[in-house]
Amino acid sequence: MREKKSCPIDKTLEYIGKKWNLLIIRDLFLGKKKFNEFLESNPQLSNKVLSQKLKELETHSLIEKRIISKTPLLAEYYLTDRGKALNKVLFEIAMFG
Amino acid sequence: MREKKSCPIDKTLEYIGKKWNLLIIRDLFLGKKKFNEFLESNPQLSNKVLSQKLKELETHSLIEKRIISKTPLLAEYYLTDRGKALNKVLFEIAMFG
DNA sequence: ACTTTTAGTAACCAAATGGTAACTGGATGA
DNA sequence: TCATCCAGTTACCATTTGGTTACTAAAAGT
Repeated sequence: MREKKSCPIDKTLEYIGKKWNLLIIRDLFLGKKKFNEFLESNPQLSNKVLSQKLKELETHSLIEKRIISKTPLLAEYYLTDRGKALNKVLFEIAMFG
Repeated sequence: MREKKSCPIDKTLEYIGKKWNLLIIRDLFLGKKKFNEFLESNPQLSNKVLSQKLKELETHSLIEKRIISKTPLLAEYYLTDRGKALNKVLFEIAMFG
């Protein structure tokens, strides 16, 4: 009974099962794109943790970062197609709540 | 120590967004009931953390504990109706993975 | 010349989380 | 008598995570 890494639930939770990740993705679905927008909509989230989370989501190809201008540095984040595929998960989570 | 949230996603993630919680619920859907069964199907999960998680899930009325015998202590865990309502969430997570 | 702006990073420290091993209970079996 | 069973709990300690503040760049605004 040791399916170890073959369970798709295990795998998915490695991407989205951590604190803040789904909330950032929710914000992206709501049209938010900028670093400060994420900070503002999640008062308990610190800049340090946000930047870690954004990197993590980017690494997993759920979001994509676009540099708009270099100075002042302006970046925007967007969901990838893979990230957009999470809408059903988010929908069911919202339905449950 | 988060304040009460109006967003249903926030609220749901307080129940299921933490490590192991959804995996235990998945095990319950797969018919597992006993403490040691959960430990066996999640090799990285320690007895200490498992008992914390079971309490947490019970507190949130997602699972129910039934004492089968006192000595040797034998307990079984079952999903409540509320817990069973998570099947759609789990399904979408599995679909994504 | 100085401040403001945005998206971070670095250093330092505090808090939360997690692992391990020993221990609990009383009925049962050797 | 004594170990064994299961489902935990407890103490101790290590690891992980998180918060705060200060700092960066380079251009635009005053």
